[in-house]
Amino acid sequence: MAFEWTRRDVDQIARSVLFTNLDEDSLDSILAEGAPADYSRGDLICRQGEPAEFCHLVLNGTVKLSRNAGPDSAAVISIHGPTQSFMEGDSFSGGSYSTTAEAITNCRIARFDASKWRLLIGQQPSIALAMLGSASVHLRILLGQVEKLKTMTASARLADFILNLVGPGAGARIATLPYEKQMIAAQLGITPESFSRTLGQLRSCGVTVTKNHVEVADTALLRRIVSRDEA
Amino acid sequence: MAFEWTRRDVDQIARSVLFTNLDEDSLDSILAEGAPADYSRGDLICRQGEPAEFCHLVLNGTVKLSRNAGPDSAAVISIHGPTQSFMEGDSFSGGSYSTTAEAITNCRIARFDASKWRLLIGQQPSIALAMLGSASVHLRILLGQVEKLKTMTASARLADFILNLVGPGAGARIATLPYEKQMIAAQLGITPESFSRTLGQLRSCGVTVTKNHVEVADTALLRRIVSRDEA
DNA sequence: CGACTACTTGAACAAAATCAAATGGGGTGG
DNA sequence: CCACCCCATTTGATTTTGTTCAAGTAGTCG
Repeated sequence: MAFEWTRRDVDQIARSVLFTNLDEDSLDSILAEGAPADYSRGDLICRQGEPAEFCHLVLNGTVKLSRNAGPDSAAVISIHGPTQSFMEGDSFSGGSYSTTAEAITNCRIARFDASKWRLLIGQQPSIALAMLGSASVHLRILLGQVEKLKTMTASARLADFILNLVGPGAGARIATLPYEKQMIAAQLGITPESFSRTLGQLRSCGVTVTKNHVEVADTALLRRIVSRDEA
Repeated sequence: MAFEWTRRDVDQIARSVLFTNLDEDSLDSILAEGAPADYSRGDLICRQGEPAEFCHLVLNGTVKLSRNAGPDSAAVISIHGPTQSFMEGDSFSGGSYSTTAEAITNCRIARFDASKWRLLIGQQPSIALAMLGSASVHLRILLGQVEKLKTMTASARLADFILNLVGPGAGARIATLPYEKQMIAAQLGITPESFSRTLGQLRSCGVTVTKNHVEVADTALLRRIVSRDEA
């Protein structure tokens, strides 16, 4: 094959939901049919509406999936980091991409040719099962999004986001914002302005943000915001 | 088998995304492992968090999938009619139901035991592929929901809903609201009060609603609302 | 240094939720 | 058959929430 996988690439691929629990042979066939690709921040990896020729997996960096609602507006659907795959569904069904993928940091992506990919699925049932698992994960992510958009206010969604950032622990915690604030705002479905103001409100609940460094005085306070929804 | 499928049942099942394009043998095995069940309006078919013991398919009537955000609030995730399956993903992955299903009209449901169902998937790759197709459909539905929730106002979402109701045709059209208005409101992510008021606004755009009968004077007007978003 | 971009802040506005009170069937029991 | 109750829907007044437009700050990269 023309491309070389690094040891690290293979590790990431093997660790993904899509390819974990896959026997050696299947993994090898997949590696043989794929190739790594590097993108710079801002590059479009693929566009909504184009024929879905590839299934993708993030090896490194961060990718934003968004959807063009109208000529001017776009909705961020999800944001993916290392070991996460995207467009598997689209590439499997053989239609066109249902979202646009953009590199929001420099990143390295594994690409798998859709037609060869489909052949593998047909031949090796374990791959189909892996895809089902992956689809299930994506389904749950979107399920959570819909739920949050329909029931939580902007402040609650932001508090929820921060809680996920700092992890499951209790008490005081710190974390780092994984990407630009406007991107987080878009992900939460609010404007950058609202985001900024809402962060201000959260200051009174023990949340301090300087640059992209987050300090939470007490996770319990944030959890109250998420559920009961107050300033 | 203890249960009898009616001719109509089998038709509906064969017409579903989940079971279409399935060879005779696979379909027979599935029919042998499933059973019909009848529910009255308001019955809970299964609850979020319970072990996912069944995969379901609507034969008749309408089912609401919702998610318990908090102790008091619930978000309607999607609403399913005849030939649509639900909980396939949950029952496949063997975890617990990720949503609660409620009959919002009297309805007849085909239930398939999850464990037997999983065996079939392993044995017959075509079933796995069918499930992938089905997962893909659900994914796209949720994708659309997220997009709409993030970019469209309540009036735009309602206009969009009505447009979907009356179908793709142009000019003047009529339709019937498929279920109670509060349910539609919940599906669109707005309160019943807002729903009522928003319908009022749409009156000025040629939308007349009496009881559950909808008349649209000109679909083009509605389409304008959806995209450009005005009163 | 200067342009560019990300972020913040302010004020006015618009959208939608909330609280509260009608209205209006549809069915049930008398 | 009628009175009554329950529930869905509507309407009104008010408040909350979030957007928009506009301006300003700060950091970054050429």
